[in-house]
Amino acid sequence: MASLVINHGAAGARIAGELREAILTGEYAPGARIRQEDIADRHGASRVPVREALRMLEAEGLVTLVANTGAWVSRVSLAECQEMYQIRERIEPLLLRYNLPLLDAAAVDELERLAVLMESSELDEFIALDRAFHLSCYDRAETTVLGATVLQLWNRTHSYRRAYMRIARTDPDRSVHHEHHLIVSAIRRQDVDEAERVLAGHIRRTRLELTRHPDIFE
Amino acid sequence: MASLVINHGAAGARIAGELREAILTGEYAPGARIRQEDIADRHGASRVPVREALRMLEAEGLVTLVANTGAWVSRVSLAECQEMYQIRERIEPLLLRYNLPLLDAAAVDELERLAVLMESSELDEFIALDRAFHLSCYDRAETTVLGATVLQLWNRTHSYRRAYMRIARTDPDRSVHHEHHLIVSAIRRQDVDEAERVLAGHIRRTRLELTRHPDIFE
DNA sequence: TACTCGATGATTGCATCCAATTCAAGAGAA
DNA sequence: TTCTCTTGAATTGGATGCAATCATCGAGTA
Repeated sequence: MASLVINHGAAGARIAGELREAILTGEYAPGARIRQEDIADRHGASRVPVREALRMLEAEGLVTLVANTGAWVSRVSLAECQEMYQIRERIEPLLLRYNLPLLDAAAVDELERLAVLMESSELDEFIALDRAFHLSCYDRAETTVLGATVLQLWNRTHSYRRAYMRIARTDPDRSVHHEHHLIVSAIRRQDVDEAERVLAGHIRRTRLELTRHPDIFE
Repeated sequence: MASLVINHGAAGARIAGELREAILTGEYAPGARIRQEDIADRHGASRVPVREALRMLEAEGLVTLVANTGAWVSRVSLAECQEMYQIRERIEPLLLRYNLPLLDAAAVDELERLAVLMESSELDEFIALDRAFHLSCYDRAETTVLGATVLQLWNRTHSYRRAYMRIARTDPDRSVHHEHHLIVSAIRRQDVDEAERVLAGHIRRTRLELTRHPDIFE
């Protein structure tokens, strides 16, 4: 007997995926209330898989659940954001180290293309390209924990990166692009230590920039 | 009207907590099947909150879920374990940096007591003391992401730490204790850089030790 | 023997229903 | 007015039941 649902046993994961996307695109902003029945209707499912999805997103830090009360898109404080950037500063170089030997000439060319595109793009397009640039550095090695952890950190701070750009674009920061090209260069030369150093500095500088706009965090 | 349940709206979290404990104590070993109805009966609940608990533990990496099939206590491969130790090597020093200023003389005395006790303990007691020692270094600062991440890494590798000790205790390793005392000393002097360095080396050495017993991982 | 292919029981996935809780608005008293 | 209490709608939490799926085992065939 053929089932009505294509993929039985994955409703929760599917809903979580689409909700995650909605949060990252900004359709749901930090602090926004998430009602179980809304999501359920929108996905033609009951509230049960929605609750599973919410639990998953809670574990990823994207959603905050309060018992008997409801679910909200997680807010991030300045202190928490700094924490996450400091963690990234220490583990992304390690992740890059895992990937470096697997990034061939074609991959590096693509990275350079993204870096160049970024120089003449703005706001949402820049955000997307920057994310693509960095995550492309990490998509070769089959790490389990490390890759997932880094991706979560990117996701949890994504909304605030956009909020930051909206404010800080008045003084366009050239050194970001310079650092991107330094990273590309180090990867092309397969210089692991230099790549780690530049990447750590890149994240560190971004973190310090954030401190200058504490107003973004509510 | 008084309810029959003390805490409505927390069944999933409560079950997750007890299941997590059961996994850490070894009652459920890596690879063991977890049946929803078993857990439900054992906690006098239905399968709904059990499934929530399983989703939470899955997100923590303690449980592996397969759609339409079941749940198992997560296995960890040697490569994954190495990854986790490398991450710890990079972020635990940072977490220690957060906590160092908050560790007063009394706290350091307690740490030293644990370090001494460990020298004349074995197996399960050593595991417990070692965990208490390190986690006590981290329980002062109110970090959100960093503390949770480190705790998860400890939990995910806990079973294997026990398995390792059961095998490797034939050649008791004195340098572990030496390093513990170096850490205590650095904390007492509030020497952040030295504390970071010693801790990173301590974790790194443990990771390299693990490589010598790949048979632990299935 | 070894292999394929159905049936059957066990287990999970999800929808529905009811209970528990929260929140907000309004009545009543100080 | 302001505070407290009550009431009820809105929402979440959890139990039950049925559908979907998987694993096991045995019959049949090469």
